[in-house]
Amino acid sequence: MVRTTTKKPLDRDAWLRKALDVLFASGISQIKVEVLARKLKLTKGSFYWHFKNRDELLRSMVDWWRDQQLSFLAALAARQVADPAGQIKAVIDFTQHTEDSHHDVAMREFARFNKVAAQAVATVDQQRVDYLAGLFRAADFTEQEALLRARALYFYQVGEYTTSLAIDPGLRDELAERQFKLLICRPLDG
Amino acid sequence: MVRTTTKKPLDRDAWLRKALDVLFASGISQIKVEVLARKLKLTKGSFYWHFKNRDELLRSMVDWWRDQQLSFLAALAARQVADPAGQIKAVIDFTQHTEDSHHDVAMREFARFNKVAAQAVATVDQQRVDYLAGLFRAADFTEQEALLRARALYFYQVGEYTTSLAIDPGLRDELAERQFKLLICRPLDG
DNA sequence: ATCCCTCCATACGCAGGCGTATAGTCCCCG
DNA sequence: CGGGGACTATACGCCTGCGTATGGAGGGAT
Repeated sequence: MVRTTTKKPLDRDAWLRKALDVLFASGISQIKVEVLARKLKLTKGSFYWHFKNRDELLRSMVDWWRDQQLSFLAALAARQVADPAGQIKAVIDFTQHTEDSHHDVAMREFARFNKVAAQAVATVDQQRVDYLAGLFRAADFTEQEALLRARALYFYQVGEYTTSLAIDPGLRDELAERQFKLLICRPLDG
Repeated sequence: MVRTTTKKPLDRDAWLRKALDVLFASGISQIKVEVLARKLKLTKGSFYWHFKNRDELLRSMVDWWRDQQLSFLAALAARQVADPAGQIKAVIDFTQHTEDSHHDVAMREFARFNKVAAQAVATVDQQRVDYLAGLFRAADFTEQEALLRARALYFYQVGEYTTSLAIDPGLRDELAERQFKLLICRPLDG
């Protein structure tokens, strides 16, 4: 064997996972070495053995999130598109009932003053919209109309978790349904 | 006269304005007494004479922003609605070419872990959507369709400054135009 | 058994941030 | 001109956070 492999990153990952937990739950301002150490019942000595400094942890967090998002999207995009409209509907239903929008919020906050995080968020945003635009193109919309609808759909999802608009869950689902109809409708004029 | 009035808040406002500048430019994490003092070429002694503590400053900042947003919206809503579609278009054009979306981003970040700020953002969000929904109702949409379109429009704007999607300015304007057409189009079915 | 490598604890220095205490300056009012 | 209130500077104590230095503890290999 060339290397013993897969023993070293074991507890480094514990730090990384805990850091991501804290990021998603409490924001980037709570990513502090001492705080994480307390939560892990360890001390800084451990941290600075696994990581060069705090910034290396931040970069690792960004890498993890980006990779996970991109592989998820790659899996989606790899599937053959048989029923574009149905697939769009499926995306709406999926994001409507998932709760990892917290991750997005935290990453966007993180990205505001961190170039590495900003780059990752930009990449993920772009890929997501590209994927959605592909679905609308497959539904026979022109390039520009597909892009508009992809952005409209994506922005609607982003807006729902970014803003603080209280709404009845039933009404929310109803609006999602109507929004779908609006997005697949053909413009009345050319 | 019951009070001498309007001399005391003079330099208190200097602190407040500078704090808002820093908030909008550098985020809530940079709102630190010493930092502001340096920028104002003053010392903490001044700050703690005008404010009880840092939290009182934060509350004042929230109050200022909420009041300013609500009075702006009140002025808008007070105008008579003659041409709903035109007014919707005007809103799109306005927000498309204004640059105080930075304020919103900063306030949303602020609001994430501050109840006072969260309440203010929630109120402003609600009022904005209410206003937009009113325009769509005036354009003869049903209550629910008006709400959907108001949210879609608002979320589109929020999404544009929340996400990191690079786009050519010309294309961006073009899409705004097409989005307007999409939002005022009637659903094909009932 | 011993040596070494991995991993962690402890202790330290340094910086910056909050809030307080206290003394000083300026200016208006009498 | 003298006093007092409004405002500011200085100095301090305390805490928290980053990063380093150093001394272990434990386990596998020879």
